[in-house]
Amino acid sequence: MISTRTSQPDVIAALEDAGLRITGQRRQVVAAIERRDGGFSAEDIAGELEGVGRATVYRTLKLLVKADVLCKLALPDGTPMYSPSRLEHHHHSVCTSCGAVEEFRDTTVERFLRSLTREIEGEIVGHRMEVFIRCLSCLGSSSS
Amino acid sequence: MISTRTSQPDVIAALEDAGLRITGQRRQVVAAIERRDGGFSAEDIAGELEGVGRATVYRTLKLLVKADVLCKLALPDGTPMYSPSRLEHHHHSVCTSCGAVEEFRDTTVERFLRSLTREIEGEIVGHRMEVFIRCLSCLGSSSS
DNA sequence: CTGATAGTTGATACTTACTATCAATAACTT
DNA sequence: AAGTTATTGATAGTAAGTATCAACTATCAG
Repeated sequence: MISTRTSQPDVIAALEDAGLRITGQRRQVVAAIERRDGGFSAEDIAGELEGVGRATVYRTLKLLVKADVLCKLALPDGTPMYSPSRLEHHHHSVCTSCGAVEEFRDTTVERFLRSLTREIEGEIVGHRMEVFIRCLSCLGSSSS
Repeated sequence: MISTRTSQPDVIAALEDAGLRITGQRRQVVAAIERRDGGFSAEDIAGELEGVGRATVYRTLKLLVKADVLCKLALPDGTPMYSPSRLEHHHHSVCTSCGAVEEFRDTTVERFLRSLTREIEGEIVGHRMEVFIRCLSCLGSSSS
């Protein structure tokens, strides 16, 4: 069974544990991302939360990414997208038509990275992997 | 033996084949990226080529990426980096300290993608993968 | 509960990495 | 050589943030 995470109180607790203050604005941003499922932009959140300043939204998203409860990914052209993170260690598939994001766990990439450890000179400190797809509903409703 | 590509005349020929005009500016941009080896930014090139307009540099880099002779990658924070592409199908390791870029071919990722085809609903249309490292010289000269 | 203290906020201005516009220019075509 | 059409570059604009800093407020110590 796959472990899921990221219920709102947990996120708040994680921020507390990191020695950060629990402000109304941070609660609002956390609540806003909990409500979302696919990908979204920082401006989406900033627009939705009229009462929270843009700078605070960006700062909070950055905190949440660092706290590992939010993923920052990118479309093929580099446009950034955020997506709530619910699986422990995972990667993403992003539909290039509608922006739907799915998480998937994988072990193949982990195996791959272990084998790279032998090939690459230097120390591996991280990686990024995104798979771009056309999701079923976009395939279905497409003209081509 | 691994096939290498991207000698200057080839790139120019590729642009011609695509029905594009060979202008002095495009030659200059191609020459500039040929001279480089690690990662660089569009502004690096624009700064180096005083005689070529910024817009043209950006446009040409985009063409070269589409022509598959240049890769656009990103640092962990999303900052874009360009790197000349010399291997047929490859991924990159990027040193997060000095920005050095290495290309490596891989088959594991390809295998991984094939297995994903069975797991993922929808059609895989692309992927992005970057491995972030600390290269040997940065490890050597580091305080930590 | 009451300050004190130090982390947070938000308005604003700035930065980076581009993209759109459009008149002027230069490559290919014949 | 002339015409056609892609390309260029100056400029202005956009997207996604980040820096600044005075005002604010969570949290702690008493």
